[in-house]
Amino acid sequence: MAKPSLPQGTRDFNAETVRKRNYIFNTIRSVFEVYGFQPLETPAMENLDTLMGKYGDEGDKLIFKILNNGLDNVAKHQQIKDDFEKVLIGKNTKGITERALRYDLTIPFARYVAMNHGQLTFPFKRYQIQPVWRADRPQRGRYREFYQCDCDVVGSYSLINEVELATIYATAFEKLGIDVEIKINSRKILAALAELCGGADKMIDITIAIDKLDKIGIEKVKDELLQRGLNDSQISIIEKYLSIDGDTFQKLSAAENLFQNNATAKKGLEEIYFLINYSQQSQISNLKSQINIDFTLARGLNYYTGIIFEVKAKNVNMGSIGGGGRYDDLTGTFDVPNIPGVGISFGVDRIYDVMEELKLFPAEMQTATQVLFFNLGEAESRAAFGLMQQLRAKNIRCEIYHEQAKFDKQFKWADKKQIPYAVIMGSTELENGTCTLKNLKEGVQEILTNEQLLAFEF
RNA sequence: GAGAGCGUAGCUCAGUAGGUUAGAGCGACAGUUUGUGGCACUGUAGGCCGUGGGUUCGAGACCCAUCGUUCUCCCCA
Repeated sequence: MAKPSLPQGTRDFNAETVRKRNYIFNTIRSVFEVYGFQPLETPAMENLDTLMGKYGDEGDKLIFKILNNGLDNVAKHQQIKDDFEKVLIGKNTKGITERALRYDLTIPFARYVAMNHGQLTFPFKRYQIQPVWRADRPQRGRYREFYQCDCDVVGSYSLINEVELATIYATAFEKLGIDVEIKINSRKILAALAELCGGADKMIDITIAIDKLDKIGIEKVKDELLQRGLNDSQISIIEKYLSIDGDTFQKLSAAENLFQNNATAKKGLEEIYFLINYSQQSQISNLKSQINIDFTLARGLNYYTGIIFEVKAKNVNMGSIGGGGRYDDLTGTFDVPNIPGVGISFGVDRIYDVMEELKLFPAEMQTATQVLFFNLGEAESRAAFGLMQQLRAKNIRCEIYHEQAKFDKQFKWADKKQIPYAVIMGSTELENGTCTLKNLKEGVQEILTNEQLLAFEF
C-alpha cells in the first residue's frame, strides 16, 4: 500500500476547523432564514446533460465527470470502444460518462425548479449550503472541493429582491466581522457598451478585457481590446467608460452622459439607481458605505442578464468571497421559460481563509470536553462512571479516563485536551460519598458531596 | 491549458565547493520509587533524503524524467 494521500485540492478538517466552519455556516444560515429563505439540498451528482453548456467552454472543462459503471462488460466492448473514440475527438461522451459532480448550486437549483415548477409557490426563495467540485488547478483560495452558500429568488422581476440580497451580504459579513466591498454593476450596461461599440456579439470580448483593468492597467486593456478585434474609435469609447469615477451619483450621471439615449443602458442605470437608493433608505447603516458601483465588474457566468454582485474582503489579498446576479431565463434551457431569478453565493472556504488571516474567529468557540473523571481503580471508576452519567444527563460534556493510571498521566492527558475540570474519586472520596473537583486552570480544588457536584455550574 | 518554486524524522527545518555511521528544535512514548498535572532532567522510538534513471571512485546535494505539492497566469468562490 502506498503512502496514504488526498486527492489534489481536497482537505480533511479537524475538530477546530470544523467548529470554525460551522460558525460560518450557522451565521450565514441564520441570516438566510431571517429573510424567509427555505433550505434545499440536491444530490452531489447530476446528469452530465444538466451541467454541460451552462458555464461556458472553460466551465465545461472544469466539470468533474463520473466514469460509467460496467465498462468491463465484454458484451458491450465494441460499443464502448466506439464511444471512447468519440470522447477522444471531443464529441458525445454518453457511453463513457453520463453523470458529473455539481459545479455550482445554481444550475442544480434551476433543474429543481424546472422539474417542480408546478408545485412551487412563486416567488420561490431557497437557500442551499453544500459542497461543489471543480477540476481547477488549486492555488491560494482555490480548492477542488469547496462549499457554496447560495440563496436565490425565482419567479419575480422585482428589484426589491436585489435590495434584499445586497442587505443579506451586508448583514452576514457584518456578523462575521469582515469588512467588505460589495461591487455592483449591470449586464445591461455592459450590453449597451457593446452596442455602442458596434455589436452585441462583442460583449464577451469587451467584458473579458475590461474586467482586468485593476490588475493590468488601462494600456494593456487597450492592447487586449485591439487584439480582440476592436478599432480605435470603439476603444476610445471604452476608455471613456472606464475613466468614469467619483462617488456613486457622479458615476451614475457620468454614465448617463456617455450612453445618452441608449435604451438598454437607461434600463440598467435605473436598476442600479433603484438598488442604491432603496438600500440607503433601509437604515442598515453599514450598507451604504459598502456598496460600490464598479463599471468594470463583469462576472464570468454567462447566464446573468441584470444587476451583478461581487464581494471582496478589505485588508486581505483574496479573490472574491461572494458573487451573484440576476438571470432572467435560467430554466429556459430546461424547457421551462419565463422564470426569472436573482441569487447570490457565499464562498465559505475563502471566507474561512480570510477570517483566519485576520484572526476574526471568536475565542469562545471551544466546545470540547468540560470535565475529566479520573480512573483510580475498579470500584472507583464504577462510582465515577455513575456520577458522570448524571452530569451528562445535564448536558455537561464529560469523559472518564480510559484506564486506571497514575495521576501524572491523567493530568497530562487533561492538559493536552484542554479540559478545564477534573473530578477525582479515590478510595477516600468513595468512603465519604464525596468527590474532589479540581479547576485545572486555576490549580485549586475543593471537596464536594456528589449532590453538590451535580449542581455545580461549569 | 501555460509558467515558476519546493519535496530530508509525525511537524518546522539545518545539512557548507558532491566525501565516512544524515542532524537540531518541537511533538510522541517511557522514566525521575503509582493521591495531584503544566516546568525541569534522563532515556527511547522514528528517515530506501518523493520515485526512477544518469554523471562520478563516491550523490541528500549535480543532470534528466516522473509523481506530489505550493504559487502565478487563464478562469473563478
